[in-house]
Amino acid sequence: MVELDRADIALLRAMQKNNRLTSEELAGVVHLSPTACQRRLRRLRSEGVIEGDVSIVSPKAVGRHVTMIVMVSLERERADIVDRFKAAIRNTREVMMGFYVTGDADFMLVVTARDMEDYEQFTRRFFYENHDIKGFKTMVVMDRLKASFAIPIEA
Amino acid sequence: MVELDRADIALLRAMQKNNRLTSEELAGVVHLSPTACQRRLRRLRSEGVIEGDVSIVSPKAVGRHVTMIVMVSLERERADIVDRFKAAIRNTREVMMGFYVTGDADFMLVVTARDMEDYEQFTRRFFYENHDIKGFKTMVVMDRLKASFAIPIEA
DNA sequence: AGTGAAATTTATCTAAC
DNA sequence: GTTAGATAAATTTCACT
Repeated sequence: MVELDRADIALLRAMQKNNRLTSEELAGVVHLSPTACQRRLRRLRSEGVIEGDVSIVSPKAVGRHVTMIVMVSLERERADIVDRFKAAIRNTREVMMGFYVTGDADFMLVVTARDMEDYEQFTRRFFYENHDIKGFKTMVVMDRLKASFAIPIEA
Repeated sequence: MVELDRADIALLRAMQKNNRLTSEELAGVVHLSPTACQRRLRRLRSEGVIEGDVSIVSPKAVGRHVTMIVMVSLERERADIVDRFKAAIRNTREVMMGFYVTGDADFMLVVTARDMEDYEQFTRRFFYENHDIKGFKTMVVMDRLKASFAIPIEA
């Protein structure tokens, strides 16, 4: 774990909300010079504290009108089966997020689809044709309250 | 829904991966001039197709070593109770994501914590002291496979 | 070490077409 | 939609604490 001082934390907090701020704007927030802000950001990126910088696209605006939470159980929790399913997740664009978990299910997926029919087709392709899968349970997302990757950062 | 042509889609795809590309780099990707790329991005932002631009911070790098998926059931699914819980989600930094869902549970949360003890304390504060909550089920995340907001964007 | 100021390089914005 | 010039920002250099 990397050492982070107050300025780093202030920078990360700001950049998690909006990474298009100029270094001058950032300087105002963290009370350092623009140059210092840029240097710190470069360091944070090279050290992997900042993993990436992305635009957040509205699913609805690009025609993905439904989002599902899917809990998936595998037939057996054998390493090769788990790895195969992980690969399937990575290669499937409809799966926006995938978590390998302990507990009632083996995987939690967030899946987007154009509509319900589209989701139906997806389940046929992705679940029913996969013999490693014991079962899955779908929950329809009615409201996305937080879908940011904002992580609480403390001093 | 906004009309998007091939260039818009190419722009969105690129910006979902990396929004720090210069307009010249983008121009190379979408085969337009840098100015055209900037104009399109400005439009996509003003129309809300691009909801925001953020840095992705590594949870581990900032000391959040554990991630949990929590399925929450409310005592009653009454509008005011649901709204109150939505507000609680929004105001709670540990909750990285929150979805209001249909099905077995009422909410699905992604929660980060420094460690298990920290998560314990969180559950006490957030769940046990809240009388609107019937129950919750925690799944420990062993592997984050996809935790991006990359949405499949099609022509 | 890490900081800040000024000069340089680079990118973005504002036209004009 | 493009190209070119003006504006603004990021980067580098360097002196300082």
